[in-house]
Amino acid sequence: MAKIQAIRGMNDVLPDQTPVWQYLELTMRELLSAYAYSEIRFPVVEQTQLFKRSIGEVTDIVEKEMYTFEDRNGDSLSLRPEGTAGCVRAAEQHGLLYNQTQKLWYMGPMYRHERPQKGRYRQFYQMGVEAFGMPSTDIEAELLILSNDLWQRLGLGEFLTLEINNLGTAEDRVQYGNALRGYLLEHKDILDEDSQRRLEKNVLRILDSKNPDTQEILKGAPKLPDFISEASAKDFETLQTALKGVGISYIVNFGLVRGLDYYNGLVFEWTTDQLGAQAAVCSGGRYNGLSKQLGGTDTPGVGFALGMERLVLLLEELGRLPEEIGRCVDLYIAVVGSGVQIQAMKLSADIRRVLPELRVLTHCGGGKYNSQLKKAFASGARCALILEGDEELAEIKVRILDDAGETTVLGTPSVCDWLTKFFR
RNA sequence: GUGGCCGUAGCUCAGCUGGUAGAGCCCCUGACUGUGACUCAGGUUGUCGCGAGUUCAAGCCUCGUCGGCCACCCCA
Repeated sequence: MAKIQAIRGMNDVLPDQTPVWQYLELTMRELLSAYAYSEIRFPVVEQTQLFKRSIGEVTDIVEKEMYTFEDRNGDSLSLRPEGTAGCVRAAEQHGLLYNQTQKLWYMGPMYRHERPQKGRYRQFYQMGVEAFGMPSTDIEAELLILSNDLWQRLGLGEFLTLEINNLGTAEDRVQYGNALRGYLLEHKDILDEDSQRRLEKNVLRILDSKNPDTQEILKGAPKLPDFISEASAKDFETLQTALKGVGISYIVNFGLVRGLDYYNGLVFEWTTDQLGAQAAVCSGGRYNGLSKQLGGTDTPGVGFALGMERLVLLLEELGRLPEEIGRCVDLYIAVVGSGVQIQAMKLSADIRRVLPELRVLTHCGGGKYNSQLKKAFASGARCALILEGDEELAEIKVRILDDAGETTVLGTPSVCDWLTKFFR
């Protein structure tokens, strides 16, 4: 029988890695809490139509990367390829967008059928933040400050660069798209294949092209800033002033477009040069028309999502992890000989009652003195209690697990007192 | 989806021009030290990713397939 293995691009996170994830998740929860954002949870599966209407019918994500299937009723469902659509749907459906503002966040798996690569997987985890009901630049600034704060807390600040751009209003975008298309049509034969295909479907994406010839042509193309309405341009200025005011450095990149159709106004991207081709760690922008487009109220929205695997990779590769991160045991209880098993269980229970925070590992599975002590050291525990004997009640020895550790005999009643002092 | 490299014990890898599998680490047992050690003695582990083909014979050649890495692409 062939072994069954995990689906391609869907990873197991093993015990030696979960502490890193927990550290990242905890840091994020604390951050979001400190900014008074609320968590929202919504399903992994939605109607396919939701993603088609929000992300855009002709985007790569919808065209060739979604996990889409029919359920038993014949409805077309899809695994969520990103979080914003579901978040907007849920908020709208439950009246969260009616005459009020919301600051929300979510965390969870997303699914995209891409060819796996370092930092790119078919099931990957995102943490996303969405703010609704605020058309002003202050919330945009706050989101950038918040994300910047996260890099600081994780010790990754020096490895991340912020790029921003202004797409203008939806109307600005259409007008610019027309102008750009008109210009590029004159040079159609020189454009690379992808860009030719995008001419009709998604002109703005051509700005992202890495093809040198295409880039050369783009130098003479109409410029996005020339098509942006006055109010939108002014907002973009205001945001930049705010960023300067709080000391966040950034680069304005007029070619930054984003692959999802719902963006307008501000778009931004935090990138790193430490992860090879998967440079984008966090990105987002404003999407004012989205909730209306999904049939709901016309509520302004702005948000971002970050790739958690990419942050885990950064933390690991750059060694930006707290020292005690792998440690999950404080006290190791060695049980040598079958006579003291019950005594050991009672003792563990007593200790856990007196010191509820203490992480107590009671040895199971037998083994002689030597190997148990070895495991005690390997566990990362700070000290070990040793129960040894063939009788039901043994004296208890304590061994402090450092280089010069001594073994001391403790009387049974004093164990908890001793531990309380030792662990403070 | 396209291209390149790769896939041998739990881990890191070796395996000569094809001849029926090895090392180190880890783990376990015993001896010696009242003891995480050292040293010594011994022990467990693999359908060589999977399937087919060529051959008297394949881990080593051919094809397919699955998986990994990297780039393109895409994006978080």
